[in-house]
This record gives sequence, C-alpha cells and structure tokens, in this order.
Amino acid sequence: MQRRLATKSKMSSKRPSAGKTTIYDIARSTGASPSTVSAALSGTWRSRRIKESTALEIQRLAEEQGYTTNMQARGLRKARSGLVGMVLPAHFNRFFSSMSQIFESHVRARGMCPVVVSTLRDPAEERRTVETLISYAVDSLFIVGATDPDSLSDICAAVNLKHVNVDLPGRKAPSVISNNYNGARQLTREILTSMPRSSDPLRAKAYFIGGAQWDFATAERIRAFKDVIAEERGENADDLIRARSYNPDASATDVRELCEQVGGLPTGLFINSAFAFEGVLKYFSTLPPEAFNNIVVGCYDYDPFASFMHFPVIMVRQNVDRLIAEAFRIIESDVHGAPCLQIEPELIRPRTLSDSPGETFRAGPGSERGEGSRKTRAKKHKPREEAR
Amino acid sequence: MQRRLATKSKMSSKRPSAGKTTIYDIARSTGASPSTVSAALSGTWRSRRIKESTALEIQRLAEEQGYTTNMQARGLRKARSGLVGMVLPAHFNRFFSSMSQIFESHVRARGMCPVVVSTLRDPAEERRTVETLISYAVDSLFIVGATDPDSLSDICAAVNLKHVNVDLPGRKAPSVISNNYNGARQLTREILTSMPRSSDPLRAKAYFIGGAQWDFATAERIRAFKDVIAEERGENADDLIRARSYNPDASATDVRELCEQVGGLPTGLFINSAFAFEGVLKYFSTLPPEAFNNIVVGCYDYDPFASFMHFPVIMVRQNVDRLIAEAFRIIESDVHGAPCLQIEPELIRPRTLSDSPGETFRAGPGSERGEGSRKTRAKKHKPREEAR
DNA sequence: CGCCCATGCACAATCGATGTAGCAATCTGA
DNA sequence: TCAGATTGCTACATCGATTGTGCATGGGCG
Repeated sequence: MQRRLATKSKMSSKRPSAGKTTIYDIARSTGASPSTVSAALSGTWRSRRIKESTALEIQRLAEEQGYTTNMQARGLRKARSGLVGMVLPAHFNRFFSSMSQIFESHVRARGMCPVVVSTLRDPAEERRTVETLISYAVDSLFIVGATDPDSLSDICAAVNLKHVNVDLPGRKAPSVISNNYNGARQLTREILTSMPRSSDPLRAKAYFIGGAQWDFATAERIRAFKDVIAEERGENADDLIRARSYNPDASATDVRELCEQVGGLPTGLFINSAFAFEGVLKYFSTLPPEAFNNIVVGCYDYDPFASFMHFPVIMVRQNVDRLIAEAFRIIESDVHGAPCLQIEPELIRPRTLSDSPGETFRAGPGSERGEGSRKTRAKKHKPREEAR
Repeated sequence: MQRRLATKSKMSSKRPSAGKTTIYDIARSTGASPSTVSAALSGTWRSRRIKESTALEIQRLAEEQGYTTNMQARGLRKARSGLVGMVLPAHFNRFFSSMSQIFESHVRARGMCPVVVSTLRDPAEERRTVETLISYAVDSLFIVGATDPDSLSDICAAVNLKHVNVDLPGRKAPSVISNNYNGARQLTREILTSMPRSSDPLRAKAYFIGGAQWDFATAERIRAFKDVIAEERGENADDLIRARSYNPDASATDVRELCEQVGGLPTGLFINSAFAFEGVLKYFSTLPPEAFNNIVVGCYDYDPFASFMHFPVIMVRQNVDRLIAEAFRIIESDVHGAPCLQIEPELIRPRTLSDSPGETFRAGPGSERGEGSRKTRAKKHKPREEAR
C-alpha cells in the first residue's frame, strides 16, 4: 500500500479534487483494503465473505464520496466493457432511429451502455467502425442494414464477438429481418386495388422506385412486386422498375425520367423506402397540386407525416420492436449457425397513425423500462414468423 | 518479462486465438520490448528515439497480425478514452437524429468515437446517463435539450469534464441554442399573413399548441408568439396558448379540446414541435378531409414529409449544422463562464424541401468528411448570431 | 586516450478494479 | 484441549498500454 499511498498523495497535489475517487481513496477512508472495497462495491462481497456491516459501511462512504466505478479499469480486468454496440446505416431516418431508440431501452434494461454508430452504407466505414467498437471491447454487436454483413462477421469471429444481423441477413451469423416479400406483396396488392383508373395505358400501371438491386431487401420486394403484377394483371413488370440506389437524389431523377417517359405521374407508385420517398418528394415539389389528383403511392417504410400527404400514401411499417427483441433473444441464447428469422411487417393505410414504436418510450419517464408490456403488445400484432 | 511470458503461454493454452493480439505478442515476434512496440504503434516513436526501420518493422508486423489498440488499457493509463459523449432527449425524432448524425461526423473527423444516448427528458435518467458516460471516461460531453442542464454541469464539473449545452441553455456551462424568439416571430408572422379569412371570430385566430411552459425554448417561442399577435392584431394572446408537455398525446388532447371550444379547426395553428405535430395529426386523422380546407399550420421543426401535408404547413428548420459546429468550437477552445450563442433558424414555406442536414452526409460514402464545405455552406445562411 | 553527448532501446511503475491464494483469529466438536 | 473448520479480511498478480528513467553503444572532439 505504500506505493499506492505515495501515488495518491502525488495525484492530489497535482489535481486537488479533480480526479475521480477510486477504491483506493475509499480504502484509505474506511481503513479497509482495496480488495475489500472492490468486493463491497461490486456486489461480490457476500461470496467473498465480507462482513455485512463492513460492506454496508463501505457502500455508505462510497455513496457519500460520489464514487463510481472506473469502467476502463474494470473492463480491462474483466475483458468486457458493459458496452453493447450497434452499427447502422444512418441516424437521420425514422426506421433506423426507432431502431436505436428501442435498442437503447433494451440495453439500459440490462444495465449496460449502448453505443450506436452509423456508417452511411459505406463498407469500409462499416469495417472500421466494427474494429473501433471491438477495440473498446463491446460485449456484443448488432449489425443493422450492413452492406456487407459477412465481412463484418469475419472480423467479429476473429475476436469471438457475439453478433447478430438485423434488417439485412448475412450467411455467417444469425439474422433477424423483416419479411420483405410478404410486406411488398401486401403493399403492391393494395396499390393495385386502390389505384385510380386512367385511360392512358402507360399511366395506368404501377411503377417501382428506389433502392439498390444488390440489396437483399430490395431484391425481395422487387420479387414480390413482380409476382403480384403477374398474378393480378398477367403482365411482366420488368420495365416498371427503377431501382438504382438508396440515394434520394437518384430517386428524384428516376421519378422525373419516369414521368417524362409515361407523360405525367403514373397512377400508382411503389416507393422502396423513406429515403427514396424524400427524393421523390423533391421532384413532386416541382409539380402543380393538380398533378396529384389521381395517384396513389405506396412506400415501404412508415412515417407518420408521410401518411398524411396531400395524396393517398399506403405505408408499410416494419415491426422494429420485434426485430430488436428477437435480436436480443438470439444474442443471449447460444444460437448456432446462421438462422434467419423473418418478422412480419404491417400495412398502414393512408392517413393513419399507427401505434409507432415511439409510443412505447415517449409515454413518459421510466416507462421505457416496461419490457414486459412491450413484448406483450408486440405479440398481439402478427405472431407468424418463419425460420429458413 | 518473465512474468509476461508465463502469462501469455497460459493464455494461449486457454484461448487458442480468441484473445486479441497485444503489444506483448508483437514484442515477442519482433524481438523488441513492449515499450518500443507501444511507441512504434502509438506514433510517439520519433520523440522516443526509436530507429525508423525498427518502427516500420513493428508496424508492418502489427498490421499483419491484425493488432488494434486495446482502448480500455490505453484509456486507463492516459485517463482519457477517445470517446465523445452526447445526451439527448430522444433518437426517434428528425431534429435530434440529425443532431446525432452531424455530431457523429464531427467526432469521426477527429478520430474519436461517438457515444450518443437518449434520456427521454427524464432528469434522473439524464444524471444517471452522464454518470455512466463519465465512468467510461468520455473526453467531452454534449448536452442536448436537457431538462436540467445545470445539475448535469455540476456533475461534470466535479470531474473536470468539458461540456457544452446545445438547444437548451444552462447557466453553468457555455450554450449554443437556436434563436427561438426570432424563429417563432417569423413563423407567427407567416401564419398570420397566410391564414385564410374566417367569419367565425374564434376560428379566425391563431393558436399555440404543444411544448412545456417550464422549457426555455417553449417560453421564448410563446413570448415571440404573444409579441407578434400584439403587434399585428393588438390582441392579448394568453388564451390562445396550450402548452402542456412535449408528449404527443397531450397535444392531441389539447387540440381536440381547442377545436371543441372554438367549434371546428381554427384557421391558424402554431405547433411547437414535431412531437406535438404528431399528436395533432393523431387528432386530425379523426376529421374528414374537408375540415382542412381553410387552415394553415406552422410547426417549429422541420420534416420533409410534414412539409407536404394535405394542408399548408410552414416549418422552421433549426440550423443543426451550425449548432453542432459551434458547440465543437466551444469545446475545443477554452471558453470561460457560460456564454450563450444563438443561431438563427430558417423559415421553410409549405411544400418545400429544404437542403436538409441529411444532404451533407447522405451524398455518399466519404463525403461526410467534408467539414470545410459544410461550414462554408452553413455560413451562407444567416451569419448573424449574438452572444448575450 | 578519455570525456561527453547522442542514439537506440529496455525496465519497471503506473492507471483502477478484480480475484485467487492465503493469513490470522475465532469457533466447533470430540 | 486441540485439530480442523469457519469467518473476515489482506496481499499480490493481473488485464494492456503508456512513459519516466536509465543503461549500453558508438561517434566526435580536445
């Protein structure tokens, strides 16, 4: 202890009261040894046969002196950090930000600290970010919508890091995704049935806009779109698809070109994401109000405001609550291989405010801890999911 | 080193290749000492007089073996973590999620790691979160929209942690906020000028909905609202204000009661936030489409979709880019006292897509690093801000 | 030739918390 | 009464990286 004492006195001469108090400080003021203090404060004191009165006294003093554990030291020693990582494409998006929100509440319920980082769909950035999180020793990792989940899985596997893919599946780790095919089928059907009639054969069709062909989710939705068009209209939908990228500007261009080609707004539009929808709106803002009299838009994403547009907008809301809940279930059980759980999304008709995931945590302080109720409510929705 | 070697061999028998490689591993394979390896890898090798060839060789091997620094160990030793913290009310909101997005790009540009945590406007949760972040040794802290910034400042001050308030001012630390008064003045004026005429005296007024009276931002906006109503109409606006809380449901109730009271939708509504607007929409969804023919809504927040509602919506977009940029400037310079910088927001007319902050980082991979261009663009807006 | 300094690197202490091993004192039971 | 168990606590090594100090070696200079 001689060493410690010397150190501490040097410290205190350098930073009067700036440094946080440590177990050594508390050890000195209680007369106990640092290990006893550690035991008393980390909750292991019972199993380490520390007298209750000693433990309580130490806890009292620690509280009084405003002690908090130095997580870096603990993490270094225990080789875990209490951090749970999540990488996602972007924050500035209702789908992804609801992910972080719900993720956060789960993590906090477990007494850990969330670290959510976005990577802007840049594979290199994704890898760098995962490496950074690993260097902070995150205890597990949620990989949301990664462009290249498998290469991230490799990085994680190298350090034995438990991880799960969400929203986009990988082949090297368990995944929890939306049932994009079913969702898109429903959306396409609904668009077709609610599309206004048009005498113009080109405008009378439904078109698909946005997303990237290489993207699994987009591919699934396109497949569903084609299938439904074939079933209901007996047509081939190849020419009705414009899926270049997730970039809103690309979608703006796509929809402009589409309109020039068909000579006006088509009466039905399947927009592949809120991102794309924003791009489409950018083009829409150049059109006169009358242009929107005879259209119906479907958007594969949910946004309460988008649902109240000045034209009918059918939306698909992914069940973020369940996606995250299942992801946690997987992380916490030891799942082998790379199963893929599909969660059913929900169709939201125009001008509807669905119970957004926000409801759960915006209800008020403290309510976000109500894990039980959330799960219960989620179950009510559509309990059918399939592993493949 | 005897000790180390023994340890390592024990380790490797326990976890074959699972543990991350450390400087000790690299020391062994290069024949150098751990301190030399550390110097070579941390970039301090020049000042520590390590031969260039030695350093390069070590770096090569480290790269080859996939070494990455254990940030917990480094952090423990250096008493800093490379983490930059941010607490905000919620993720699931365009304003706040644009905050995190832009915050993140700034943090990454500095080679550090962002940790953004939401606290749902719960003062206790805010304090707990700040303490958690402190226990992870965040190097600085951005406090966004805290309900009680000063109590957080106290916690930070106790451990000498640099921090800055954003969006809501505090008296114990520097703050960067929007000029809510000016923004609300503009918005109120615009509502008054574009409000449709109504023969009904009650419906012909503009009403204020949402937000919490105790909240500084809300108070400022109410002050502006009252001032403008007084100036333009010579009326006292006290009875036109319904500001109970940020909870969307409260706003839903507020607007319902308001409508019952005035006998229909008033022709002008000042909605204090996107949160409140969502609540209002919830009520709106119960009304027939015709109800919206003669109204204009102003919302103190910007959302691209909300701008395209089926009735005119005037929005105010806060300059998140500048808010964050200035906050970083403050953190990085040594500002004394608690100055408060006000940034001008921007009025967005109905059915307009403003260049959202998203544009900057959604443009594509890598582009988010273009700090210079963003600042330049931000400067173009409204370079007038005042310290008080 | 011998002193001094620069060069290149290694040693060991250190950050704060954890946990195994073990010591001393008290208690138990035959 | 004394071996053996139990209780209550301390000592010390450890996690991985950083850094002040110091030891060799070799060159320059008088």
